[in-house]
Amino acid sequence: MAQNLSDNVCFTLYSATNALVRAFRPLLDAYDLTYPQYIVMHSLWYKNQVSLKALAQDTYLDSSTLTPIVKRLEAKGLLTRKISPEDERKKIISLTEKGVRLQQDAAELTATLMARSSMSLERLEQLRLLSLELRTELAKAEAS
Amino acid sequence: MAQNLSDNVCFTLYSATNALVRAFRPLLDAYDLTYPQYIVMHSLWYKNQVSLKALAQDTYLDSSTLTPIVKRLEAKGLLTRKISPEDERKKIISLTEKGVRLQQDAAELTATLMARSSMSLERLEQLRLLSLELRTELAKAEAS
DNA sequence: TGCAAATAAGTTGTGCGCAAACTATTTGCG
DNA sequence: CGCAAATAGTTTGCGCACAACTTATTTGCA
Repeated sequence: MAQNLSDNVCFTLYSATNALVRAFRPLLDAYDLTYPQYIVMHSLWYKNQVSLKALAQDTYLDSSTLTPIVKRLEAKGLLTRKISPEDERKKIISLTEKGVRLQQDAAELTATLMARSSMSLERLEQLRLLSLELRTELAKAEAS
Repeated sequence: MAQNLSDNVCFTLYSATNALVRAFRPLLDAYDLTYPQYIVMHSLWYKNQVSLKALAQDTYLDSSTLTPIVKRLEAKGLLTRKISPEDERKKIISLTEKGVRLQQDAAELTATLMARSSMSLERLEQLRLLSLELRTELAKAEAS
């Protein structure tokens, strides 16, 4: 017997994430960023001057996904990509002045959006922990 | 002060969903389905012979996303699309024999995957309810 | 009744997300 | 030391996800 879609964890997670990205869009438009681009900027605000590989690990995105995102951010003048002198296979990604400055304006967008959702901080924190647990478990299962 | 990405609900939700779709891929490959295609089949197993519009509402996907997905499922012989005689703007989507038969094999894939995650049913149910709540709240905020 | 507004579905263009394949370095081991 | 294996990043191809726009049909109201 098939169940209603929303009775299914996987589907609710999937559709909630789509709704989230959709809700972010108008907020991010003001900064000319997409949500994945915002994720990359966020990662760099926390830790700057990293290799693409390190950025991939932090964002859980594939390097083949990241390369074009990072190129677009470079085209917008938010970061630079320089070959590492120590290891010429690596590219070091560094925020520009403009990229650093963006943090002041844009870093609090998540808080803005979450406030608008009118969910309590406790429930959002529960959601964060459960998502984190699922991601970790699935990564474990994948490795084996 | 920028925080670590995984301290952020939005990001953990986003990366957990990517991990979920990634984990589904090898399971769904056996049935020649993508995860969004599986969602559409799931919806039809629950309620067959619906318009594209109704399918869009059930899956929370845009009609412009759904049209190509449904066309691919039609090409695989899993469903048909017929113009409604009552309202010629509508297309009625109906499972074929083959599409109905697929349910027996594929309907339990979610359970299979979730079992592999080794999260308790209680925590998965919490995650479902919180995702549902967020999706609902964001949809509300969007409408206003 | 006529016709503007609403509705259903499809098209186009852009940006992911990722598997698979490729190029260019570096590593490490026989 | 030499060279196969590993590693870092890019390219290609496909399928979403969705905004903006288009086409075709139906609705509703002046």
